[in-house]
Amino acid sequence: MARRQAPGTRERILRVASRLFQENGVRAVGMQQVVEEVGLGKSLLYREFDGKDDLVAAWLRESDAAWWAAVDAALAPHDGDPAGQLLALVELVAAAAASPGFHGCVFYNTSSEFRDDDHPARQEALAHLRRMRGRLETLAGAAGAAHPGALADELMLVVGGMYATGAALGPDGPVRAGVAAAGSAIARHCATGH
Amino acid sequence: MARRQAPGTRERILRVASRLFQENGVRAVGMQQVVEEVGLGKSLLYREFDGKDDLVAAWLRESDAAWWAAVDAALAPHDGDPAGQLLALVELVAAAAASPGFHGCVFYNTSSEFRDDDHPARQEALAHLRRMRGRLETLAGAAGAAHPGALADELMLVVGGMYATGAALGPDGPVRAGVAAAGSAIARHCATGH
DNA sequence: TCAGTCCTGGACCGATCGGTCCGTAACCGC
DNA sequence: GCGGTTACGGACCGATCGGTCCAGGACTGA
Repeated sequence: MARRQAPGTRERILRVASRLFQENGVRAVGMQQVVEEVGLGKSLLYREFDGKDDLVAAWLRESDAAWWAAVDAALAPHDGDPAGQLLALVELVAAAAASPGFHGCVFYNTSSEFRDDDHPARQEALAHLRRMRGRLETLAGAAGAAHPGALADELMLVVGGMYATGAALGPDGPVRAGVAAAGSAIARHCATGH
Repeated sequence: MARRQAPGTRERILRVASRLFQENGVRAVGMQQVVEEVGLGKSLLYREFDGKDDLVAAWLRESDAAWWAAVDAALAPHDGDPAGQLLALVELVAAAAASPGFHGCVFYNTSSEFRDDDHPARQEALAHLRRMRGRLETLAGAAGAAHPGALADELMLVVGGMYATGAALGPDGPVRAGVAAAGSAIARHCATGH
């Protein structure tokens, strides 16, 4: 009948777009640039995705899934030790924020690039950040924090701070203080007695 | 000889540009939109500024100056009490991050929009953030912190976290926990004895 | 009042944006 | 091998980007 559709096209596009968006920001990357670096024509891209907004949203969904997979891997060794898992999660963020070529958390960055609440990219980004806080609160509760929500908020502060300063001030900046600050917060909220 | 140049043109442009950049982000605002909202022609804008990059840099310089003026005003009541000034500075950030229509710290936002280290806007933004950390370290030293740099880093984390989460999660999110976390950090680092 | 000067608004420029569409050729069933 | 079908690359679209430039007129000095 006809030639067969090449497999893995969507994944290839997503991989290239992910790298470009991460390194340069979404608004700074044009669709033309994406297809050129993928080595495909535009029609392929627009068959796989409805438009740039859809591509960006798909990228964020994939990044979200990859993040939680990394979290699961980092938390597994501390199974049964929620306080240790809390610290391991912060350490995972610290490692990301201190890695070479880090340009900020893609979810915070993208939510700041698209301010319209109706924009799908913003919705995906904010949903991820809410999930992040939710996970922290769950772990905080399991760790026996007196006020799980308060501990989760404090850890979100540390995490957000590491992302922001890691991108702006480099890996030798405040990022180094993050894990210690988180440990102090966890200890303070989970102190047994009274 | 000729008609005189209308006074205050530069200031009017900067005020409009400041509002647009703050609300929408820099890349989302076109020069056409700026001149339309100012009600002037493009030639005026390009006589006052060398181009968009220059306009953005000038906006950041003005925002930087305005910020330090606000800091001075907030710290004045606590003259002679560096620890209190540290807390007042954090409270100033918390108030900004919780204010309605807050869309993130313009310096963090702009540094994430322009990743090229040679870009004047990025340079202005990063310079502001370094000044911010420097001010915190100076105050931390005056407050008798055992390790002023460490306290400054921890407070930068709280500040960056409040900016990030204030924009993404709203004023009722982790921002509320920021001042308490900062107070705890200050007390821990400035504990007298041992 | 008139001539001269230069401020001013907006038409205009090439480049690039996100997105559409068509000619070509690769591949299939027969 | 051949005809039909469909995947594909890239030419092309209008809109908008940052930036330039010019015709017109408002103001000044005499």
